[in-house]
Amino acid sequence: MTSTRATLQQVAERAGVSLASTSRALHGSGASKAMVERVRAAAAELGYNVDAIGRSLRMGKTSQIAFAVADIGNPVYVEMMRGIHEVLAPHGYRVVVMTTGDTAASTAELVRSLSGGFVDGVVVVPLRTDDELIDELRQAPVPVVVIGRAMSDRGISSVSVDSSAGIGEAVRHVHSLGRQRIGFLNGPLDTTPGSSRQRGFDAAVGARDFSAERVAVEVADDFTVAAGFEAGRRLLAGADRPDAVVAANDLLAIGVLRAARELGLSTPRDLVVTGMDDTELGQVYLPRLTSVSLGSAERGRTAARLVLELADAPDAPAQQVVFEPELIVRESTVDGGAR
Amino acid sequence: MTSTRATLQQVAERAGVSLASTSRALHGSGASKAMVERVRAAAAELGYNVDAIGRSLRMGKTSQIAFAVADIGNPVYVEMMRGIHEVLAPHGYRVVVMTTGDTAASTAELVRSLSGGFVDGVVVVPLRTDDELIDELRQAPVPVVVIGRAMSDRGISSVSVDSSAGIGEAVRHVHSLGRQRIGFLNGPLDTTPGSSRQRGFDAAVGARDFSAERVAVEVADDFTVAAGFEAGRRLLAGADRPDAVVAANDLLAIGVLRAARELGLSTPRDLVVTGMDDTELGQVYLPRLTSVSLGSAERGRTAARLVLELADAPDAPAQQVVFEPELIVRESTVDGGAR
DNA sequence: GCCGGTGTTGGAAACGTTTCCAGCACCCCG
DNA sequence: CGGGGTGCTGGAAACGTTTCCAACACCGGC
Repeated sequence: MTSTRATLQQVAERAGVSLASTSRALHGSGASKAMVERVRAAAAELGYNVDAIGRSLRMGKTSQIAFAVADIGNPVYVEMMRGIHEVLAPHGYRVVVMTTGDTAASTAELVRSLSGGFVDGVVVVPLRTDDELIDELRQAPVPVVVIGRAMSDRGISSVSVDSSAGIGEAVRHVHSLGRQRIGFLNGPLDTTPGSSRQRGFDAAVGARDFSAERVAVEVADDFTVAAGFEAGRRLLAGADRPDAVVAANDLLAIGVLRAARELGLSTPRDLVVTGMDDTELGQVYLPRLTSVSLGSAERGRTAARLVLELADAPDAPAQQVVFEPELIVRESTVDGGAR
Repeated sequence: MTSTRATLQQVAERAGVSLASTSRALHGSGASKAMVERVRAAAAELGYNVDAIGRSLRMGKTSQIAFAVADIGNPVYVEMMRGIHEVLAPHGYRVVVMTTGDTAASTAELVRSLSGGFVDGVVVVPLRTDDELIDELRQAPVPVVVIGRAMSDRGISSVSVDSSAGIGEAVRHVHSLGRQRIGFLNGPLDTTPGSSRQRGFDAAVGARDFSAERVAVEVADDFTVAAGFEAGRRLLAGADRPDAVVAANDLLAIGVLRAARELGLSTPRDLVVTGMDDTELGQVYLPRLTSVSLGSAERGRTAARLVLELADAPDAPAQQVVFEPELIVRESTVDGGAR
């Protein structure tokens, strides 16, 4: 908190040269060796640092990218942010975290605020989507990359993963273990992940080579451990208790495991459970959680690369990247599963 | 990605009034009702949004605060960020995430980069500290609040918690359970948390009313589950195995629980374990982890408030806030402990 | 010896905003 | 009817930077 920062003008005066030459000597090209040396010396004496705002205004570029999610704190988003940060930092970009709120309207509102021009691009993870939001995304004044939902609208870049298929894999996995009473624990159906995972489950149990004694579906209020515990209790209550539960994400899966334990069920003997997202939490849980990896960090990295490309070449065409999910088997479905 | 954004000048022309009046009508005071209405209409037609950069340059204020940590992704930092975001967002501030790297030198380098002037203040969590860093913090061109270490230097604001005392509480807790062979699992000693927690342990076991058959200390390479598992194995090996382990954070504690399970030990019967930080991970773990809460979210909120104060009144005196730790007893030390 | 090219420099404009200041109209009071 | 105040408006400067453009010096080739 000392004095005020030195300006380029002051450096110029100290070096006894013009403002233009000073700028060129420090950051540009076309300055003589002598000039560069002289200006550098003056800058060093004054402890000069270029002002990011002044430069941004002149260059029309902020070197900032926004990452917009409903609620930072969800481990999946944190993973993504790490990936994004990892790619962006070496290019001199800073990451600004923004909170969208969990409705489509509040997300649209946030996207609108981007026209404040404080970022060069945005990676957004919409929890819920509607036409207004799509419109807003298409018309945003900066490059936008959407994570989490394949954009049918060709004008919007997206990085998604076929979570439907991932649920299918999980269902086939527990089925192949001989489980015949299969429960599906989903989160709110009006969210993007909720609806696609529901589709995946319905497709899997509707497949021709699939037969089960019983299929049950329960919907939790939220994608959290607490909600999973509550809904899990309902799912496991009653006479015809499932011997396998496929959960829509790791947090719900852990909620179910909690509920199962309270009922005195042993995992994986009495009940097998699968999660989705392959979070660190699941990896170290007891039992280690079988989970469908959606490659969160990798999606983050890819989204960051995309947004960089678009920021450099604003007229580049939008791209849709789709990843394949991967089932990772651990102790919650197979005794002594992979460590 | 459509056309270019409208500027204040364009709004002024459209409304047929001067630039000055336009600015006043939209954001300032001293404009007539008629003027406001007219300008608002023009702005709406053009979809005008004030440009953050232009405004920043003029006002000398960016409405951004940096949050600088070694590695975003650590659950404790995420908690803090939530707290910070929660306080800052309603005041119109954005949060910029920055990575310090884990050495004092790289942290100093980052603090230096703040003189780029792209933020109005910074909340920093230094993992390691040295004189150079302290100097840099004191001379930073924007308000700085340090989390995690009580700053003896009165010129630097800090929000800290007496983690030493927290370790003491944990030690007394397991001691009061009748445990006589006590192990301490710490992280790297040259870090700020590592050294203060070591001090706390040494003080607790050196206290007059303390007696134990055996005291053992093990140091893990890092504050992670994996490192805790490795070091935990060493700690639990050998003849005179501890019947209680106090760990320096939750991740290490979970590593120990893993190791214990592998040895066939039952918790809390054969071994009780305490963590520190009271992370969500520990709260839902099996067994639920007894942990010393350091109030991460609250520390984040307080730091955010401090930095706001300083940003408003740059000459306000630095403040040191110290929180008290709180032991939260759960299943990992007491059968059927609090849910 | 002149001309065109090359290399370097400084002046000035521009990015988009807010705010100081001067000017003007109007009203009220004496 | 004049004077002082009040309320509103527009011109212009300023924030810190980069870059266009013109000016100038110098060099080599004809």
